[in-house]
Amino acid sequence: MRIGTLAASCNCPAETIRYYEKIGLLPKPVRTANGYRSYDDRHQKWLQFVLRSRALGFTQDEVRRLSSIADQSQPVCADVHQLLVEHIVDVRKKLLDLKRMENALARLKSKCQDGTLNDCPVIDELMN
Amino acid sequence: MRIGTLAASCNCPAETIRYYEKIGLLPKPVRTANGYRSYDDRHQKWLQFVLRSRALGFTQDEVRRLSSIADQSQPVCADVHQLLVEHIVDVRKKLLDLKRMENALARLKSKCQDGTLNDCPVIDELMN
DNA sequence: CTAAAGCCTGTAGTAACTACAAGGTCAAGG
DNA sequence: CCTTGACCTTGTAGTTACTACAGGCTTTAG
Repeated sequence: MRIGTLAASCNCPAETIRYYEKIGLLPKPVRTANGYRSYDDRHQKWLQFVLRSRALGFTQDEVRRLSSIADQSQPVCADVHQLLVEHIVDVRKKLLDLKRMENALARLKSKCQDGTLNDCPVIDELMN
Repeated sequence: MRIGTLAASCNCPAETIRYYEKIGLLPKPVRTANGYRSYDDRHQKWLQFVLRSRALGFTQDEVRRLSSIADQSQPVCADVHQLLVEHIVDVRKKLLDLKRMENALARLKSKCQDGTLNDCPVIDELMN
C-alpha cells in the first residue's frame, strides 16, 4: 500500500507519516521501483500504535520508549506500567494547572459581569 | 532600573523580557549612554500585566489584544469580557480533553495492574 | 493525450520561549 | 593599574510536534 492509502486508513496526513519516519518513530518502508514508499499491515499497526500513544498525550520521546518496549519479543509489562504511571502524574499536574486557570478566569469574569462597565476592573487587576 | 533588576522584580528571565520587546509585547525602553535598557515603574506594570495574562493561558496574540484594550484611556470592559469568555471556552475544552486522556490512561493502567505480567496487554491494545 | 491526482525531497513556518556565542561595560579587589 | 567577575548587548540556533509549501517526478482516469 502507498502512503496515501495508509494515511487514509489511519486518518492521519501523509506528511505526518513521512515526518515520523524521518525522526525514527516509524521504520523505513521499502521503496518501489519509482521510489514510492510501500507499506504493509505491520507498518499500519505500528503507525496506529504511535498515533494512539500520541492521542493519550505521550511525547515523541515517550512513544520511542514505548516502541522499544513493544518491539521486544515479550514486552515487559512493568516497564510500560512505569511509563504509564509517570505519564498519569504529568496529566494530573496539567489538569490541576488548567483548573486553577479556569477558577482564576471565572473569578475575573465575574468582576466585569456582563461587560457593561467602562474602565474595566479586569485590566486593573492584571496591572496592579 | 536595568533589565536584571526588572527581571528579578517580576521573577522572570531577562531573556524573556528582551523577547517580549522584540515581538512587540512590551514597549521599547530608553537606552542609557552605554546602550543598556532603562526601565521605570510603568514598564514594570506592563510586564506584570503580560506575565499574568500569560499565566492565565492567554496566547501572545490575545495578550496583544488585551494590551491594546488596556492602552486606551478608558478600557472598554465589554471587549475584555468577550476575550475572557472566549478564552474560558478554550480552557474548558482543554480540560475535557485532558480528562478524557486521564480516564483512558487509568483504564489502561488497570489492565496491566501492578506490572507483574509478561507480554503486556497495554501494548496489545495500542497496537490492535 | 492531457489533466488531475499522487508521490518525492527539502525547506520554512508555527508558539513561546530558552540557550548559547561573541563581545562591550563597569565596579571592586589585589 | 590591572584584572576578575557580574552585568549588559546582539544575533542565531534549538526545543516540540507538526504543517505547509515549492519544485519536480509518476501514475491514472477520461
